[in-house]
Amino acid sequence: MRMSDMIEEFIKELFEEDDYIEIQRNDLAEHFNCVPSQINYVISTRFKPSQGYYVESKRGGGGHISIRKINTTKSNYLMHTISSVGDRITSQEVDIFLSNFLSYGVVTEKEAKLLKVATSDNILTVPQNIKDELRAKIFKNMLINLVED
Amino acid sequence: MRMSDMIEEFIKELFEEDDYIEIQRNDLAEHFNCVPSQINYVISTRFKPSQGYYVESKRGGGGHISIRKINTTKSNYLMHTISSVGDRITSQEVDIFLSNFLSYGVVTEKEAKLLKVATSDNILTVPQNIKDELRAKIFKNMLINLVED
DNA sequence: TTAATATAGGTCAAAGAAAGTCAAAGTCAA
DNA sequence: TTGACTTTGACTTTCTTTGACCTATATTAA
Repeated sequence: MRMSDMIEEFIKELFEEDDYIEIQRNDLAEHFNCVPSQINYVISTRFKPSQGYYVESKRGGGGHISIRKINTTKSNYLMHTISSVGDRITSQEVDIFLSNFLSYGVVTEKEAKLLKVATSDNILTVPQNIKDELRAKIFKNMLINLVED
Repeated sequence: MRMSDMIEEFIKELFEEDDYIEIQRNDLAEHFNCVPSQINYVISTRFKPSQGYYVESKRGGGGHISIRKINTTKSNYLMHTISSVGDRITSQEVDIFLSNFLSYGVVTEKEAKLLKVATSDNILTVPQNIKDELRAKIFKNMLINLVED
């Protein structure tokens, strides 16, 4: 197993206690018997904002690196979408949402497929006037279930 | 016997333990005394998705190639379900299917949730007489999309 | 109250470690 | 003897590790 992976794992274990942790770069490096900048490498590749972490640090005596686990942007993104969808939505609009979801990595390919199928025009064999309404309901409720806690 | 066939056989033996394996390209090449790219050849010709395998890899230090064997019985199970569902299905029947799916591990928790929500009674706000019909359509079509190729 | 020193952490690029690509050359059966 | 499949190797891309040098903050001596 890679050094980086072990360090990553170690840090992630710290989050089991709390979603805010503080580490000492040099101590950690010593603990893993690596150069201090290795820690920076791990943090910059594994604890990016896009991965739901917010990092700060302080130099000098008593310095440290603090990492906060952000209430995953993924959930926020989905929640935001849910509240932005009104009472009705067209199949085309769903497609746009889905392609955004995929490019932001908030859903998997499979989940996107499921969302698409369950809201697709030719599956929803109901009168035109209620189709978009039904679609909105299904879509939003499915999204709610994709939001992680 | 061809080199490629021997390598293929070797890899397939690894799957007797588990349906997820990780190999080191260079090590394997050395073991078979061939060039590393030979391994790529074997993987790309013998472990294609269409043959039921899913391949990922990572470069750099500690890099590796991982192969997951897709459980075809899983697909069969889903296909069987799809064809056994008639033109209409109740919410209760869906629940039974879902709990079976989960206990056989053919869908993930998340997927099961999506299936349930998309076919749930209070989301499908359409007249009773077409509700079960619509549900069957949605359900079957979603399942089709869970079948892996 | 400065100035010097000690204590942290940050940056960046080079070296190292794997894996990927692609096309040329080889093999072999129809 | 041609066409499909295999083998080989030079070159590329990606990810990780390491170390030299830089910057910020705290503490202590003058």
